[in-house]
Amino acid sequence: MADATRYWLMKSEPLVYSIDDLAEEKNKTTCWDGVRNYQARNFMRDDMKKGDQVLFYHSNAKPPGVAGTAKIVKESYPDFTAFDPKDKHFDPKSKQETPRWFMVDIKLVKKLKRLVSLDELRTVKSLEGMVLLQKGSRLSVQPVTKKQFETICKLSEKPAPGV
DNA sequence: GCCAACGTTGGC
DNA sequence: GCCAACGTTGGC
Repeated sequence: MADATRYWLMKSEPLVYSIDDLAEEKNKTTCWDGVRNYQARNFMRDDMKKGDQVLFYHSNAKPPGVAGTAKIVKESYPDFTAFDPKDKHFDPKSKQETPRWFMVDIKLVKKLKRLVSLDELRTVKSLEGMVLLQKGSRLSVQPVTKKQFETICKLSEKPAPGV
């Protein structure tokens, strides 16, 4: 059977939820709640399959960059935080019967040996097609290619550039 | 904290 | 269905 594994990049603000937070979870697994963007939702709801691999990206950080890898361990189901009026991500338009927002569960695979910063990614010719690097791109869940995924993993094994 | 680039909302 | 106003993202 063909390898149907897909590759993704998911952003999180480390001050809110970092790779270390994920590492400390029971089973190193968490539900990816709070996504309130349709394009990102569609990727999670329609395209993410168990076993897919994920680059865990720290946004709004100093510096921003890829911090680790994870994998999908549970396919999409309704984001229950949208139903809770007390939750930060509450959305009155999302009903139990007709949920508007979905999430998946991800499990930590590994924290990279070092953070591969956004600046560094920009210097890599073969990565220039990455959604992340496109001007104005701010999707919090986005597809990456297998090649891009592997390139970034390999980069993290080498010493940081320019040190 | 600023602000550019996007996305969403709602009046018309 | 247009588009102005508003909200959010996220690098800097």
